[in-house]
Amino acid sequence: MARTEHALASIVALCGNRGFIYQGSGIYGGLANSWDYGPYGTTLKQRVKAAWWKRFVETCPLNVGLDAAILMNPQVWEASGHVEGFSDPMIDCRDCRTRSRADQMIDDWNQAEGIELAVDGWTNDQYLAYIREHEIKCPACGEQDFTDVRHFNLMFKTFQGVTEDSLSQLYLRPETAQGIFVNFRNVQRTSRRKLPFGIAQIGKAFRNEITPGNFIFRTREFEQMELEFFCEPGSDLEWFEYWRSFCWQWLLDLGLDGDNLRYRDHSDEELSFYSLATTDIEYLYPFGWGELWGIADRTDYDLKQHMEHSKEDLRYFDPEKNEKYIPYVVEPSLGVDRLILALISEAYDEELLEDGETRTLMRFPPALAPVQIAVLPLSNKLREGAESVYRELVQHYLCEYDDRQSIGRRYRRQDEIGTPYCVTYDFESEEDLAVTIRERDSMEQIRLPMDQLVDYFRGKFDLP
RNA sequence: GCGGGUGUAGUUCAAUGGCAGAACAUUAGCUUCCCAAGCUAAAUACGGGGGUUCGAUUCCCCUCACCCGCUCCA
Repeated sequence: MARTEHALASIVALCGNRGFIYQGSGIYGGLANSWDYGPYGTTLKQRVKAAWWKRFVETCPLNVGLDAAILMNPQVWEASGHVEGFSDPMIDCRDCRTRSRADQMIDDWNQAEGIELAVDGWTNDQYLAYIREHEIKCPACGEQDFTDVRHFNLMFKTFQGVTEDSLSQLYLRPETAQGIFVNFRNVQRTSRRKLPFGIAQIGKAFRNEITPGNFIFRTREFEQMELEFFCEPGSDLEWFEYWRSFCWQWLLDLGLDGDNLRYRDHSDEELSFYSLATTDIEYLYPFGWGELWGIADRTDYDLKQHMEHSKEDLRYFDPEKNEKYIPYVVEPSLGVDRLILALISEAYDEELLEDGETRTLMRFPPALAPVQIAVLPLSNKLREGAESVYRELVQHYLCEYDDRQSIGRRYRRQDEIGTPYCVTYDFESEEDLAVTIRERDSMEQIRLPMDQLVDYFRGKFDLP
């Protein structure tokens, strides 16, 4: 398909019109960049999450699951560095009112001047002092009249208890990972795991992004599927490679086209200070390449931080080596909503019809389709027989019964929501007790006795 | 958050300081109906709040949302 902004607009419209994803709080005029999943979208999302869980937990002997609380002791975020560091230093030009990131502005200026200097982690005053000292100009208007550098903390604040005092102030978690780290010892002890092993979790996270957008690509509330894989120091790069290809393979199995995927290794300058290596798996969205999956070697940074702040010993005792050490962590972290957008973009198709009109359709892989089989009576006089077919199939598969309007229109409607199979009950069915199965992609039709239907579809919708 | 633009049925578009209209979509009915057929009906909108006015969807202000820039990493 053509990967254009136009395609994104069509996808947003289709999602809204067909019950996949609505704008959040719509009847109140919406809420910026919030989106609600409708019936089909919810099912799609559940299938995707179930597929991930199956691949990364249920069928993966290396990993176990966890579901940690969104609200955590605020000290967690001090230890993790989020309270201090999870923010961008912003500076406003008083003259043209353009807001820029101070670190980026300095980076750009340094690059232009041929100066090599890492500016990560500076204080606000350091940024401002540097900008003044070197007389860096506003990239938009060229003036030098700036406000102070300010941090916009990207964590949502909330309160526990009835009084809104600072003692009871909490944060909504900006990532699910910390729930895993603080439970590392619990999980290791109770699951009696030896290194290496991983802890997987699916859950919501919240970031007060300055610039959300591109539909569900960047939202302030989002869902993550994260794995923290704990291993012996020194084996981390090996495992990093392992998960790198493991994740890639799963995306292919989900039905994403390898041509729309690429690895992007982070350069040394780009790497977080605690990370030894980071690779993104990027997807070619309608608006361009964007990060889908971040795979990072986080070393022992997180556990070490929590050890220091909590004064608890989080080291792992290696019974074979008879020594204690802090495990290294490899983190493949994926945004559910970004994956949904990738899958919808991949499935979205426009077809030119003979009469010159175009129609849109979704080609979801059968395993992910929110409706797997649609049962369609050729005429609404055939309701009774068709409904009994539906009632049997719906016990086994995701089914929909539709007798509204003409048969052609119903096929189109199912194509539009990505239904792979339509079962048509016609007048002959009353006599020969058989139905027609129409397959979306091949457009082939086969005639099958009704009592063989359930078996026919068995195995066709298994999660990858 | 800042600058620019835009807000009318579900969608795409009209018109108007004095009863808001169409197409497609939706719902109901007729039709032995296999890839958006036809006919007959019906329901549905001026994003929200305030102001000016006898009267505001139209003019003004605020607000909310969307689009385009300033983008970052799930």
